[in-house]
Amino acid sequence: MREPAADTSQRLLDAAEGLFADRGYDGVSIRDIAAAAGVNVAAINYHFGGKERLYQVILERVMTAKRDRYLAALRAPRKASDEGLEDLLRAFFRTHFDDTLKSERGASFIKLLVRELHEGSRERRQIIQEQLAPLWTEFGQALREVVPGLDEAAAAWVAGSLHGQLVHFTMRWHRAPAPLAGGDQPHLVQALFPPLAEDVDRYIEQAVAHIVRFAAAGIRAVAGGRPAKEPS
Amino acid sequence: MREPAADTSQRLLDAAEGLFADRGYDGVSIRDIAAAAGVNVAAINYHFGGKERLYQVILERVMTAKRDRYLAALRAPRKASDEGLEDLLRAFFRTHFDDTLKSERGASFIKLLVRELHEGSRERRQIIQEQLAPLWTEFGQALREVVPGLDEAAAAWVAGSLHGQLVHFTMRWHRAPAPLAGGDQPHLVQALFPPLAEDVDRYIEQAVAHIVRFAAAGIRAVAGGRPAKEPS
DNA sequence: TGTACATCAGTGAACGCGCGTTCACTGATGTAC
DNA sequence: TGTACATCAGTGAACGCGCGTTCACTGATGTAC
Repeated sequence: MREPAADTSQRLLDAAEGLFADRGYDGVSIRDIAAAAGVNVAAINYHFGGKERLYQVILERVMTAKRDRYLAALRAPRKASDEGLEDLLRAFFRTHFDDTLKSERGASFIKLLVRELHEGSRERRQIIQEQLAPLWTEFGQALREVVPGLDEAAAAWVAGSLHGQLVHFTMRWHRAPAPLAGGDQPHLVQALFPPLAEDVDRYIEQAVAHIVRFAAAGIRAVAGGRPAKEPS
Repeated sequence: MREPAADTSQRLLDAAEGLFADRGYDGVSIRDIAAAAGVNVAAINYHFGGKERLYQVILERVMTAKRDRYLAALRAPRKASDEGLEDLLRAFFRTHFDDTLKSERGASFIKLLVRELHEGSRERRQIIQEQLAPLWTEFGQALREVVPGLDEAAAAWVAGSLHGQLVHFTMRWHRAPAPLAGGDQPHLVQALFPPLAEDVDRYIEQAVAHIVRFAAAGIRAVAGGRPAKEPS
């Protein structure tokens, strides 16, 4: 009955990634992981030196993969048009929403990611930001190519504005179809700012359409417009 | 040596609020709380029926206070001007940043709030949203008064865009001046999209200026502009 | 080619700790008659 | 006005559980001579 089976550490990584994505670091015990991987609890310490270390290895593995997907989308040639900005935004946003809403694994992982970004230890945030930084840097450059008046500082603020919106609209969808426990009153459960939903694809369409129009105008204003007046 | 002392449950609430704000729900044990309040551990169960219940009472208490502060700012008369939208945005954003960046307690609590919003139990999110909903509803109305072409659905999407940006720029400041542990390499610690900082007040000025300009243009585009073209 | 030993992946059981909760109790303050 | 009892705020110690980690061990696979 001895399986050939991928080696233990690989099985641990795969099993743990799914569990961590679904339930978060604290929501998963090493006994859960060991059981899911079909190995002994002690194997986690043997191969990775502890739960935290295993988690960080997974975090890094997932982040580099994510970064590569996004960079590929950024670098894909876009047809030249007089709406270069809109096209760039659309390509980027669509990649993000597809990645975080349509893929099962990606959907689970984005929640974990947002949490780590907001309140993870410095070590964990470091891992995430090392992957995110080049991604947003490259996006900022693409942005500046396509809207000439945008200086570097402004591009950084714009990146912040975009990131904030992406996170919000992603999490808004994830919050919406919460599994109804028995005896619940679904009409009481009101997600934040109900941009309505129907199915994922329509939601993504709406979100992308809104955010492209909103952000394109915002970016052009930040790039070219006169500074907003301060109150007297 | 018997103090007159506020009654136990009040002391528990006050002590627990600070601890929860600083370290989160899981980061605080009921022994910590009892010690900080100077009472017996069993008092938490006696007065509140458990740790979770105590937490929810605090969450509700803080949220209603927050909602009231924001509503007051929204309702404060703004001088009539041809920049009604900008004025409205500025008043709202400034209130938010003052509340979450300048006040010690508010600064701690916003982290906890963001976490609960993203991954709290349904019960906890319910508490938060019951306070946030009227706030954003009223903001949406004010918005629509000041920019006539904006329909209700668009206003909801705009609210999402604004909320996302507020959260991002708030958390970005909180992440920045992370306490340096001994032996750390500060230059490695790079916060997300470094809109630079200096002191809180300057950061707030910059953030408000950016987001007002960016959002005002975005809102006007969403309200009046032609729909963005879909890719062929 | 054979033997002795070292290394390595992996195991099963136990350890120790911190946690939220519970239990039996105390002393002070109502309340009924 | 006095007495018996009930209620209440609050306590100290113990309980039971789940957790991550550690320990002593096994069996298979190199490696040296």
